[in-house]
Amino acid sequence: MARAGLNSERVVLAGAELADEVGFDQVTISALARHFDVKVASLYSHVQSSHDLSTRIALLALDELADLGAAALAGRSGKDALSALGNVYRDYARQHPGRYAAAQLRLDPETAAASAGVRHAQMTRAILRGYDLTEPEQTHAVRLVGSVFRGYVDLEMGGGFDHSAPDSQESWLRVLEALDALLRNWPVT
Amino acid sequence: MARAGLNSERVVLAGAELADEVGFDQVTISALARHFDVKVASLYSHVQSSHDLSTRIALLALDELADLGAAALAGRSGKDALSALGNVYRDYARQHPGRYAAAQLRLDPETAAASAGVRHAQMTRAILRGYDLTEPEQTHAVRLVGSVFRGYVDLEMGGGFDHSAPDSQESWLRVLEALDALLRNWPVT
DNA sequence: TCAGACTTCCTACAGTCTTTAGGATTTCAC
DNA sequence: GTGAAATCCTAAAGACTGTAGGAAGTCTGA
Repeated sequence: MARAGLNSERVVLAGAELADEVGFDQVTISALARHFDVKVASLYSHVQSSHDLSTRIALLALDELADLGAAALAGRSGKDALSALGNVYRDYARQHPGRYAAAQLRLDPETAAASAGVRHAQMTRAILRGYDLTEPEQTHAVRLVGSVFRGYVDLEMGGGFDHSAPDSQESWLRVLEALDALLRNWPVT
Repeated sequence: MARAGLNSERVVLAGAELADEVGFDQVTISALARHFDVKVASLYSHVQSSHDLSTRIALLALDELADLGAAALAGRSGKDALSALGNVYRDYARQHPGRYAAAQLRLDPETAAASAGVRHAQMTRAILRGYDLTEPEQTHAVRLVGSVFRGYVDLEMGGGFDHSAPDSQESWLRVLEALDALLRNWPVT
């Protein structure tokens, strides 16, 4: 019997691709086994469990997102940087909905600490260096910016902005402008 | 054999309670059958499918949230109203994490249109009547406010604000102040 | 080259959940 | 009370997870 030539990375990557096609919650070890034309039990040599598979896909997505973010931020500052990072998240969610969903998976603290999640926090903070904020206001602002990115993308992906007038792209640009203005005038009263 | 006295509402309510205890994704028809000490097949008289159960729990949560929001908004305006509605979402998520998760479930368009989701959009729009905004800026602002509420609560629930200095409550208050200032100075440049 | 040692993949099986079919029992309305 | 409807059941099939233990490739070193 010829071997399929599997390994952890290939399995996880296929899982990520499958997630983008059919949804993150539809990614099962069984489905991946079918994809590789291999028996289910075989995949347990490459992945510890279903939960382990989910976690690895999440880590892959966080990593990809952090790389894209870092690339987008290079050489930019101020509103330019703000928009660039926001667009990275939004575009990634549209192009890779399954991976984006995976990236929201709640990780246990140790895993999270070792993940690219840390880089994400640093990137948002880096943006704020273009504005004039000091602690603890900077942290409040980091949280606000993170909330807007996360919330807007989730709502848009969930279809929340579908059935009404100004289209989502327009609102997105306006939201970025508003956020930029807010940061420039921080601290607010 | 004595009957358990089940009906749709009781089953869905028990599902919502179970969701708060063990997580929305752990709510299964099997688990509910165990809870009512009834065979699994019996529940299919009250619920069409697992998906139907999830949807009904989501609708329940959306409804409860809309009622709480409406009550909180009564007699308030401006920043008062903004904070009140934001706190409704945030407090609900903390007190009923499973129900809150259910409320994020993506509904098919017809179900969504008939749900309390519509009231939620109206409430956010009602808040903006306390500020001086006209279309299409008002819609952009509605989307921004929704994004912040949704994003902040999700990140906080996901543990995103745990391991660093200013505590989340402090940031939340600051975020509400910032949002209020932003709306007062809208349109921004 | 070839004998371990290791890795990869398999069969077999047990446990859980979903869903349907069809039958029995309880309850309600007339 | 009797017939209809609602409630609950047994039975069974199909899907997914996970474990145990075995066979067949693959690699390494003498």
